[in-house]
Amino acid sequence: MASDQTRSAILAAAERLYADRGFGDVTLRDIVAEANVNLAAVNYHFGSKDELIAELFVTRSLQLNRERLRELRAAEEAGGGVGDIAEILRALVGPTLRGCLGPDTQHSTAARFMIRVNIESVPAIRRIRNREIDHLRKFIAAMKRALPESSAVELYWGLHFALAMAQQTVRDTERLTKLSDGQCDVDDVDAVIARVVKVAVMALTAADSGSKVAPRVMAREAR
Amino acid sequence: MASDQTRSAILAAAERLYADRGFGDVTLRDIVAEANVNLAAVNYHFGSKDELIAELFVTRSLQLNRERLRELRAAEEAGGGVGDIAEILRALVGPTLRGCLGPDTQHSTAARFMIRVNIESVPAIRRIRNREIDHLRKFIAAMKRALPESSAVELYWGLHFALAMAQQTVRDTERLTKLSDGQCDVDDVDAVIARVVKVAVMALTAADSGSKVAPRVMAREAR
DNA sequence: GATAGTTTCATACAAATGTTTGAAATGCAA
DNA sequence: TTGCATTTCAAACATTTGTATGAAACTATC
Repeated sequence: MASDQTRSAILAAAERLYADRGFGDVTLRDIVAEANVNLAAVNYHFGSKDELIAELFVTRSLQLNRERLRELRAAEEAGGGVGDIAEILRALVGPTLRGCLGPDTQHSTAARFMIRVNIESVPAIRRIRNREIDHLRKFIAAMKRALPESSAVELYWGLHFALAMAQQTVRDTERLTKLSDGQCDVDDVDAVIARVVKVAVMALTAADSGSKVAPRVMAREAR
Repeated sequence: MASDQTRSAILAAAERLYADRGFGDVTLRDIVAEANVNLAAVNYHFGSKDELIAELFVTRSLQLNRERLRELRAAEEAGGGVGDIAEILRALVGPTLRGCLGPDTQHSTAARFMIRVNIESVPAIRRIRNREIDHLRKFIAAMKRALPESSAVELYWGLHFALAMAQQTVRDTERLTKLSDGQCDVDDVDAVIARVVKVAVMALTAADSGSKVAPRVMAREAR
């Protein structure tokens, strides 16, 4: 049989199980049982468990980054080289939120897997995540073009906060829903995206209006 | 010897090791070696490994919540029952950021432990975290008093975003620092707090100015 | 100072886990 | 078919892990 068949059966089974039960308590034996292949197949095809996880994450990660850049390019082309800041931020957080939120999330294994990645945090993935920085620099550059007056520091913080709001919404959907007794509709993905983008834009545009942040230095002793 | 001595030696050693190396690869044998006690002591005093972790987390968590509520009360008393929204949010995110950021963080075991809790995510802790909701409701109530015009939904989102920015800053300090080549000074805790609070306040006050969020429904197909 | 309760200790247990091995099976080219 | 490389398989390996046990040491009370 084509060796690819076993390989992709493992990948699919692993992603499904990780998505459902998290990285913590899914063993290789669980995976091979789900995939109907031999236990040794994982090490034969991937080398180790960590490399299997890494391949899963890298695949989905590249998909996400590709989509982000596609939307970023579209935003900048629409503006003739300089994108609207809201559209740039939408390109940054949109794919994540669209992928991980919404009512159809239950049906997409890839989405549930990426949510797991955001909730849990296994070393094998943390290592790879650091490469994401180069990717983010492209957004910083685009933001710089959109807001040439803004200082670099403000742009960094703006991007940081935008990602923070998006990722936390993915990670803590449950808490927000419980806290608000379901009043915060996380399934209306477009509304959530608009919300995050709006706040991020405010953070960026309010900052460059010269009003330096004024730290309250009331010297509250911490303990 | 007083049994408390062994108990607290275990707690201290465990917190130190978890803070330094994460929950993933610290075993009971590591802990008892560090604490200079017998292996069986952990199960004798705590019942199980998970209960040890839980006790560590609960202790620090209660400390954090106490501090938050203390500052919340101070904020509301200063305003004669109704606190300034910025001060309320500062009471929410201040303790977290002050505890987990700053140059002295390297020296505080408790701080590094709480950072770990934010970065990794072990089931024993996730279970407990859900109780945090009742605590957050007190902040929602205070925010409601400060901004009586705002709808509940806006308040929930505002609190959610405030926590998002604070926690992500704790969690991803390294990424922000690397991305900005050190230009974003995360060690200036007061400035970071001011930044987070400022954005959160903007998110809250801009929302209740009638401008409903306008979702872009350009029906981009997701795949 | 004997007794009862608590704490410590060395050691064993039992189960789970990722990985390796060497042979069998399979696919493919000459 | 023959030969060679790839792939599959069952079984074993080697640790590592949290937990349990029962005896010994210790503490405090009468």
